[in-house]
This record gives sequence, C-alpha cells and structure tokens, in this order.
Amino acid sequence: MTIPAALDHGDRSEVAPPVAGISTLLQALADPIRLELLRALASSSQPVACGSFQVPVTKSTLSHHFRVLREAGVIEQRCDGTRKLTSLRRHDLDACYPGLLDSLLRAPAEVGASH
Amino acid sequence: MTIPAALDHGDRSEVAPPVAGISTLLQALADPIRLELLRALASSSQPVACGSFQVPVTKSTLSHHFRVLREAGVIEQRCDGTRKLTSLRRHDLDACYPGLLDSLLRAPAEVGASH
DNA sequence: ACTCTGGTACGATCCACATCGAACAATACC
DNA sequence: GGTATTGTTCGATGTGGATCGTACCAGAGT
Repeated sequence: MTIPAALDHGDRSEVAPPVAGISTLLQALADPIRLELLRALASSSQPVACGSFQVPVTKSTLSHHFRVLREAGVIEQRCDGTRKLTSLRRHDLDACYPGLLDSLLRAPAEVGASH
Repeated sequence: MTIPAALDHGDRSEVAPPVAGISTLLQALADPIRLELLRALASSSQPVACGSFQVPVTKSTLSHHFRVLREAGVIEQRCDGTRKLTSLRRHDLDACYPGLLDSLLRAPAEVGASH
C-alpha cells in the first residue's frame, strides 16, 4: 500500500498525507474563505501561487487557511523558486469521497463571502 | 422560487426553512456527532424520536445539535404527543445540492466518533 | 553585499461553539 | 391531582479557530 521508493519521486518535499476523515474534511471546507480558495483552484487547470488569490485576509491568515486545506488532504503544494504553487488533489479526493467535490463545486457560490 | 401561498399547507407549524448556504450546511455537518445523527436518520425510513439516538452527549447537547441541523435545513421535526419525530429533508437537500448527501453517506463512518 | 518578494511561524486577541447541569414546559399515564 | 417521559432553554465554562501584526526565512534580482 505504501508507495514503492522507486516510483515515488524523491523530490517531493511533502509526501502527500492521506486525505483526512470526513468530519475533518468538512470542517476544512466549511469556511467561506477556504471554499472560495477551493473554487479558484478547481477553476484553474494549472497550480496557482498563494499570492494570486483575491481573498480579503492578510497573508498570514491565508497561509493558515492553506495549512488547514493541506492537512485535510485537499491541496498539495510544491515550491517553485520564491513562490509556492498550490493545486487541488482532485484525484485523491474523488477516490476517497466520490462525488463530494463535484457536488460542492456545483453548489452556488456564497455571494459576498466577506463576513 | 418562493412557494405560492395557496400551495403552501398552512397547517405546518414549522414552515420548512430554506436549506442553508453551502458553508453553513458544511459547518452543520462537520461535527462528528451530527454526522452520526445524519447517518442514523438516513438509515431509517421512518422519522426517529430524538431520545432514541445512541450518542455520547446529554440531552441538552443533543437538542442543540438538532437545532443546528434544523436551522441548516438538514432535518425536519414534527411533534407527536410527548416526543418529537425527526426526519431527514432528503428531497430538499438533493434539490439544492445534488449528490452531496449521497457522497457523504457513502463516505466511511468515523470510527469511535467519541471525542 | 543589499533589497524585494512570497511565504511561514509565533503570540495575542476575540468570538463562536460544544458541552454540561439545572430549571422549565408539555404531553401522557396512573 | 400527581408523576413520569421527552425536549427546550438558559447560564456557565472550556476549547478551538479565524484573524491580525510582527518577526523571520529563503530565493531572485540588482
């Protein structure tokens, strides 16, 4: 079940942790800001740098949100020079919770997620 | 989208509130206890009395959880003599968030949801 | 070397919430 | 009437989390 060392690209600094349990996952996704981040990530095919998200929080708070998403197994981040590219772990999520991500993305976005 | 008054049965003491927004809904379902309640409700075809749930909390806390679920639009409750029968608003949920409920119920239950 | 730029880490603050016990309300039963 | 039974409501409490500012760190560019 563990990834054979020969197949695991050694340069991944952060071995993707398992996707979290369902309540942890829901908790991670229950925050409006994080939901917005999820949508942004889902709507872009390429990994996105943390700084290029338009959310009304400071960068430290943003960093916190990314940590929560990462620890819940929702996203993956790899360093690229001075910035960090974030991408959705769509495949893993679909494997663990089939249909969940799709149904969330299909849901109408929260208008004015600021409050 | 609002229900025409002529079609809305006036005798419903609790006019089923609209299902909440996605983050509120996720927040409501993120709690392990409430997820357990959801599963119990989903697995029984008939409405269930509040007291007959086997969760490790006092009845006041249980009442609180039911209130959260009710206000999020997840459940519906109607009085029956001395007890209150709770049922899942499966249809409304499926209408608002297609696939969400199914994917949640398909997810593996959190083992020992007690803590 | 210095200086941006992008991001993390740490402390502090504030607020929401899960929990409890106790008091209360309403129905059923004797 | 009284007494269970079933739930709700109301403090009070503790904990977790969302937020911020500041300090810090690592690359990239000059």
